[in-house]
Amino acid sequence: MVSEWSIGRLAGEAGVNVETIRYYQRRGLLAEPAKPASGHRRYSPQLVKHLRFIKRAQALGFTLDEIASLLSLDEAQACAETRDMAARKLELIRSKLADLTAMRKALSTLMRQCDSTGAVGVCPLIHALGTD
Amino acid sequence: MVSEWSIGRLAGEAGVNVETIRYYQRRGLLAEPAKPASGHRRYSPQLVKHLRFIKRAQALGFTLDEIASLLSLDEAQACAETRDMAARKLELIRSKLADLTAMRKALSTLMRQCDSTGAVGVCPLIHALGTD
DNA sequence: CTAGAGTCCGTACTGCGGTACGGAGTCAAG
DNA sequence: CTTGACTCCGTACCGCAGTACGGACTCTAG
Repeated sequence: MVSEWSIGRLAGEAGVNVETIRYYQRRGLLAEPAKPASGHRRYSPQLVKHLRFIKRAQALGFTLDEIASLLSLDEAQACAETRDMAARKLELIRSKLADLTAMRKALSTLMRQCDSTGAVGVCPLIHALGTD
Repeated sequence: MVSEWSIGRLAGEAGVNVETIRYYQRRGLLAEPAKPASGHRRYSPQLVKHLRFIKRAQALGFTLDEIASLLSLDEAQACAETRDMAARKLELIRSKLADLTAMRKALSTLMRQCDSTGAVGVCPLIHALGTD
């Protein structure tokens, strides 16, 4: 009922593992509250937002290192640089999309070859991978 | 000048690292030629094709374990099962494409918000990640 | 014949993002 | 006041696909 949570509570509310929180602290993504002489640390409910921020940024394709930068850019109020990071990430996503699209095309072409030949013995799909 | 190559030559011709070949042998993706009593193994130039097969399959998104299956399906002449594997992989690729597309959309929306506000202080991009 | 390049082999390390483990200490409900 | 759950902390391990390392050996060109 206190306004400060245990690490387990925070983890539960944020939907992450306790170990993940400790890991983020080690990585410098999350401040570690001072430890009360002898006892357990208490966490502000605010930190749930912080954790969700991390999770959303991850969902957008940022690595934890990048998210750490993002967070420090936020503190430094450096919007332009943040935008640059986002732009670079967007380019990366676009290029991954291109790669995957090529993969999809190649694979579905191979499968169509597979379907069109009533192949006995030699699989056209395997064959196509083996020659070229 | 012999028709059998050293591991280094094979690696060079196939464009992979010597260590990669040894790694594939350990993984069972590549047969290891018998070792001549005391001396260095010799490799058939044919194996270049084998390595290229592996590399092409990787480029299509197959893991090394899956490629091992692919290879054994080839030997077993099991075209239908190969086609099934390809179909499953294709589905996976499609779903990754959907994820990436969503990421691209979300990120470019955020960037547009960033551009439209002459933001001073609070970065709309960071802000959008932090709330919601 | 000899120097230097290449091979052999086992093991350890890389990056990424965590998860698991184990022993000791601490907190809270009954 | 006890007991069981939780926390603390360091370290080890996961998957994936390799790469790196190091000592001993062997091959080959000059």
